[in-house]
Amino acid sequence: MLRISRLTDYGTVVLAHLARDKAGLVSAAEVATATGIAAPTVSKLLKSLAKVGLVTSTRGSHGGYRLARDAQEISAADVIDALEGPVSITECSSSHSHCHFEAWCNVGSAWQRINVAIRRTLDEISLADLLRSSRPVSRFEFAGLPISVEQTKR
Amino acid sequence: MLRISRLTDYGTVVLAHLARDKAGLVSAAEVATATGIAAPTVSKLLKSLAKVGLVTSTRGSHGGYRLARDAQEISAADVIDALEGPVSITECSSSHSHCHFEAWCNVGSAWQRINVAIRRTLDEISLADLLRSSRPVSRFEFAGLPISVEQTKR
DNA sequence: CTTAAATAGGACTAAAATGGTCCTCTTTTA
DNA sequence: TAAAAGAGGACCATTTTAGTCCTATTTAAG
Repeated sequence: MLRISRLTDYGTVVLAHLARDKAGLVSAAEVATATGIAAPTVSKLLKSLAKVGLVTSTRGSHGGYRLARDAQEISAADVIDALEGPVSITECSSSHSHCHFEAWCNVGSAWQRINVAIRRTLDEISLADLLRSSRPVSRFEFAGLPISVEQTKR
Repeated sequence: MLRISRLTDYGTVVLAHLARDKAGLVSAAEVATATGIAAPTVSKLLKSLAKVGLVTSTRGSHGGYRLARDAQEISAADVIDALEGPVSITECSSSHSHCHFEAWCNVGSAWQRINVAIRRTLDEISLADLLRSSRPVSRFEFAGLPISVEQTKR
């Protein structure tokens, strides 16, 4: 587990589509037909993405959406933040919760280190990177763990 | 979001307790009172942890649990794997699902790279690390993102 | 040899998150 | 002024999650 939600995944697909169609405005309906994701869902996603400023919207007929900034400037963390709220691996490390258990809190700081590390990873991958790897890739499993091509060295 | 489940968190607490009480067998009930987590829940967790071999159990009166290996040899990934199944950031990258959407799969490989990176992070942090950082740590937030001490250099 | 203290293994339920649809309103262009 | 878009929510169904409980089985102690 430890997975992002399906909507976030779809969100990436939607953004990827906008990034490809670099030219101009694309309507939610167009994105829906292009990606195969249900229209109301695409609409909902784009509204969320617009609200946090990842895409800009134009209303009225011939309106639509476009990326607010360059694909290089949008990170995986941005997308997740937009669609699922701030990345934080445990409840306690997010805003308005408080611990009931001492022991719990004892391990808290370590989870938070993990949290920061993951955050860093997600910050470093841009939408452009996601696009770049858009060709079919051999994908297999080893001991139940999905393995793909090796990680980009940075 | 992108968080581990509460049970996994509790699981860490339980394991941490076992790691501290290095000596011998600890019963589920003892762990429950020590950690403040409800007894049936602790019991359930320990059973799961035993099943995957992170702890060993001894049945009968004066029975209990103990860590199956040294705290250094148990990683955060092990714990998550045990309690939530294999770490994989998207559905598609896990075993028995298949894509319906071409576009979805196009970004798939990049998510998988992220997946591998996160996996690596989780592999590198051991239960011993979690224990080591068991003193209260200043914890604050910046722009809604929880920040803690800086990441251990490795 | 019987009883008490443990774990093993599930079944079950309540609550919460998630995914998805739909409706009404506003904006803009032809 | 009508049609084509987005804005903003309300709403529901399904799934996941958390948590409890019940019935074995095992072992040690009296």
